[in-house]
Amino acid sequence: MKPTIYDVAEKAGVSIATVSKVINNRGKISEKTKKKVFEVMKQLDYQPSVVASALTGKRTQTIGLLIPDIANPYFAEVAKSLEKSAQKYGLGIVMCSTDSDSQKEADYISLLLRKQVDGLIIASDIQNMNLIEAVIKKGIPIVLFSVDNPSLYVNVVTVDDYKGGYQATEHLIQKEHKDIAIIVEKNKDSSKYRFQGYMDALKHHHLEIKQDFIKYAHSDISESRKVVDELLSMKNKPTAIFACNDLLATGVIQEARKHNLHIPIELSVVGFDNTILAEISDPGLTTVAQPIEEMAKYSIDLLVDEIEQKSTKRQRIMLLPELIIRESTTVFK
Amino acid sequence: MKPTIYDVAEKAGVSIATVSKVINNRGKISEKTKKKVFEVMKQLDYQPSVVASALTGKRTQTIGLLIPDIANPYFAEVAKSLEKSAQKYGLGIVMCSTDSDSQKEADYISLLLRKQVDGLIIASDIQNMNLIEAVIKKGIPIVLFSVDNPSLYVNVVTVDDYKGGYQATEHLIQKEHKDIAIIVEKNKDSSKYRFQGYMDALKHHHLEIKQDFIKYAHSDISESRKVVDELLSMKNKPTAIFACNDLLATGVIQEARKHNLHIPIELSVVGFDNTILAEISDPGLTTVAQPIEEMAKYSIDLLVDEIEQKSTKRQRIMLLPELIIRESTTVFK
DNA sequence: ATGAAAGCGCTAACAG
DNA sequence: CTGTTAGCGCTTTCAT
Repeated sequence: MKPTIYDVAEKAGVSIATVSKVINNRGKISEKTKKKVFEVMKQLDYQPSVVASALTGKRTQTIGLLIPDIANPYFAEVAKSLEKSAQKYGLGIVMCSTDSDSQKEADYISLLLRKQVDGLIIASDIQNMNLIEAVIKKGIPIVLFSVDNPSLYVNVVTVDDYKGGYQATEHLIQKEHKDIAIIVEKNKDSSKYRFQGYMDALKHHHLEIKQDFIKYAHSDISESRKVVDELLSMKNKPTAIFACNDLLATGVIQEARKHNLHIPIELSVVGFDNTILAEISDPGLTTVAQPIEEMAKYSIDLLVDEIEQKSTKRQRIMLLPELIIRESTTVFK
Repeated sequence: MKPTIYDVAEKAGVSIATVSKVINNRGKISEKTKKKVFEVMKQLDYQPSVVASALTGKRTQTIGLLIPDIANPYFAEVAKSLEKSAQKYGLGIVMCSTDSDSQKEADYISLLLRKQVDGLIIASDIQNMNLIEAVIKKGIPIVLFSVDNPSLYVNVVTVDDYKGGYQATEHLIQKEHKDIAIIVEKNKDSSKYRFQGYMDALKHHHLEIKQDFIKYAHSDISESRKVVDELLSMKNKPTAIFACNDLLATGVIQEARKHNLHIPIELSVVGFDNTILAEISDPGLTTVAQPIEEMAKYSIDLLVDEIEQKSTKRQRIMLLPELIIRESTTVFK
């Protein structure tokens, strides 16, 4: 049998209360007994039970992570960074891919609640706001990662999507492009801000906004290729395309190749997120990078602070994106 | 406060034992009180505490997943499929990226043990065998996913890597290639079997095995490109390359482009794993697919059976890989 | 500085 | 069919 605190107490010749105290480093315990207890713990290979400890009101040392799809490279990267930060606190992460499905979202939230996770990181667009509000009401700390919802009083960590969209577009403008199209990801809040940045960049530089150049697609290669095909089939086709994420941008590159358009000479393209797709894409994809590691660190720190009730105030942290210039963009002549 | 079983019992006018029984559907309870109890549970929005239930010897409804790196598309896909199967059983998955680092592996295993996870799925090459043996000794069910270790008495689910390597190579041979190089992933057990399959395919078809055509690289684009550069710089260069995973294959495609070699006309390439990289690669990458979903299903089923002690025997399930033919391979003339 | 004892929320005999 | 009760392993007063 797994040794319990009783075994340790008995073998060390002290009470379980004492053992508990040395484990948690509480109260006054003489160096001598402390040493003795540690010794016995080692001998017995004793590991305190998180379960039992959680039952007495302590933490479960587990947090839940809600994401749409772990197989999406962006979210995989997010999960990885969050995990890295969480590990420093000895927190385990329960991964919950919702598929943006409200039933799965509900199921997972219910599971997490029954498990009494210490907190939640939500990185997927919320399907059912009532559910989240209920969680907040129960006092479970929450951090929204890269999603925002002004109506919720919670910690939020995002990248400045508006500025990212602006930067991407301005980069193309500086390369003397005037006919810049955009592919917006459907049903995605962050994409709206990126789009807004695109619009404003054009406006500020007094460039005409062409409705035909604004396309919408779900985050899917073939949908992307479809709208790119439309774009490239126009008599006055764009000389540059800003895709609101790297997957969409990959579709642009593929379709351009099919149309025998050289990238970046005949068509420049910018993506968003700086995922592995941007790296391995050929030519390398110019894209807007989110400081994911840093965002993850802030998220975990905020969550832990709230869990440990070190802070009662909620924060909204917005970090700056960074344009990563690769080979998919150049001056238009 | 969160309602407890006492609140439900009181409000329903029964004992907590009765409530417990209806929750777990045990013993004989009259339909009438059953109904009454369910009613009250709904009213109170009562959710049984997994923590308390786990303390009384039941399950924690959590399993641990050890993988090297969730940001690697193959493992992300694995995690996704496992999660999908686990969800059907109401199991949460704690994600543990070990980075193939033995310290992290040890830390995570210790955390999982303290959390009393119901079982473990190991999808990363084991760093410290003693640790795993200790886990087994404690009676924690384990399934090895896509890794094998003959010395352990545990459930194993893998793909037939040998056959996959054989198929990939034979596919190229059938396309009349005679000079087929291979890039083997370093420090990876599964890669050895794939390599073995390559060797045997060449032998069986009476093709010469050229030592110069056998290259090793870590799973990394630039390492791959480096060895491909060597290959393509040879006077008698290969007409086809089998890369032991899709990332390495992506490196092949990029470097071939740099050498102005047309794929597949001048160089055919085959990958392994059928990740998103193979899909988005341009041209589409012919690759060997692992039946990940099915493997995941078997893994979870085996694990659950062992957890519930339905079966005391361990199994080794080896599924067949499937060659997915895309545009990166063609007949050599 | 240390220990006795009362829970935490639930399960599982065992009685009735 | 339903209830009583003794834990599960740990934390936390409150005494000593």
